[in-house]
Amino acid sequence: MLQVSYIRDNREKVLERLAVKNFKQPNLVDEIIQLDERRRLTQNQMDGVSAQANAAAKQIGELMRAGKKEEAEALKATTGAFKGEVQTLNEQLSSLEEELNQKIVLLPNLPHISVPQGSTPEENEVVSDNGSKPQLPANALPHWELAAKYNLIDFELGVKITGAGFPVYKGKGAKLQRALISFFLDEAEKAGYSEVMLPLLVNEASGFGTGQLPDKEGQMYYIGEDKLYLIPTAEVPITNLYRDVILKADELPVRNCGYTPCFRREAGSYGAHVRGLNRLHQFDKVEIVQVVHPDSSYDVIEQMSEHVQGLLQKLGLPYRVLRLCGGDMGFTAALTYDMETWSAAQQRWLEVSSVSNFETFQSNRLKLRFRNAEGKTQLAHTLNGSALALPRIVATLLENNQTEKGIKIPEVLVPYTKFEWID
RNA sequence: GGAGAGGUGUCUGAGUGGUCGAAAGAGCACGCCUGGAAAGUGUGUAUACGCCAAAAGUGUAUCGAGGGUUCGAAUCCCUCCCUCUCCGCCA
Repeated sequence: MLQVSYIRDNREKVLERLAVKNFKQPNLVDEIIQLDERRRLTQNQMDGVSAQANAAAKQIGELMRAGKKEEAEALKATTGAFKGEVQTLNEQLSSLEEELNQKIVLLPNLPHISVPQGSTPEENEVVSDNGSKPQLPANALPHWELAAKYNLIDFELGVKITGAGFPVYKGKGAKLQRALISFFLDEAEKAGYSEVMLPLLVNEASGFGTGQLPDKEGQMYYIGEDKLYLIPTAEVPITNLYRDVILKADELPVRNCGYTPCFRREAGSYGAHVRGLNRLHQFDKVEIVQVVHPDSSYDVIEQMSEHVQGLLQKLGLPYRVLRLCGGDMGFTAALTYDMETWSAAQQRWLEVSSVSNFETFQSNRLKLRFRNAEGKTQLAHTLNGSALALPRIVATLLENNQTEKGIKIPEVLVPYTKFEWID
């Protein structure tokens, strides 16, 4: 959520930046500015009347104590008008605030200056392209066939007990999941992130805090009876740990990592691109989150990007880094890097991580502040990234490492899997 | 799920209709004291939104949340949320 005061003071810049995101309703900005003006005017009036009413009430109290009953009664008679006036103004103020709030949550975050203009994934900027694409033999199999061949993942069983998009991992397939989770958590810990284990269901306030609500409720599973949402990512519970918090300056940066399953309804996509592990309703992910001083967030996003790249390098997976263009970026982000691994058997790139700087967009909703050098409260910057999401890592790992004698496990994982081959 | 008790500032905790944004203590910050520290001592110590060019200042709101009664609510009433104790259930 953008700050009203910022919009008020930077109308032109806001419009210019929104255009990079291809925002469709630029007139919303002026509506917000006007609503804000009316809001301030109304509050000013109401405060004035309240001040008079308070002064009168105080005086009545003093008269009562002094025993001057008649004078008190006489004053009482004059205060009736205030009450009605305050009530009217208060109703106006509430409805203005509500209207303002409804509109301001429709504005996406402003993209950083480095974000390229564009509206489709093809217009994302390739920042780096590391690792050579492996040449697989002509009879190389896609991961869903490898998963079946080596009895690692049973998609049909998942359909039976739950539905499509809920795979069952078996044997070495299950162990590989566990190994990757432990490996990612250990690496995050080494990089200074402290681990948290979190609820998988969150309330509405948390969904609002990180920006999933009110916009994207259709993408989350919802338990209506208890008004709880299944988390689409650990970003939601981790970042919301700091909702309504004022941090001391020396508590920054906050670094947390956490493993959780993630649940996404992802309605309405079918075909080869969602085959196998490519797109699931439930998947596992290790997430890294930072809360930082606004001056450092763009350095920190580079660090986080490097951390994620380090994981891919250690796993020996070819990958590239994209800087998302305005149109392909999420609603809440100011800058996003996507990391994609090359799936040799499918001959396409698979997104395995997304690292974003949200600047104050989330912290404004979360009321996540810190006390700055002047001792004043200031919104912190939040960032997060997947480090990493498992399914597509597993997909590329299986595909790229297939050999005639089986699938070779990357060396860094062997201490975790305790086997070197899937065969 | 049933019965009872309770939710006050960073914390403990007073406060049952007016002088209460809120006693007192602790903590924290700064100063004095000290060779240095402790002790002692003094001062300060919530957030948001307005007004003001801004600082200073000042107005309003906030004592779990939302409504109500009243000239006036932390205090009385209603609804909801949460915590604790006991019972029930249970990995």
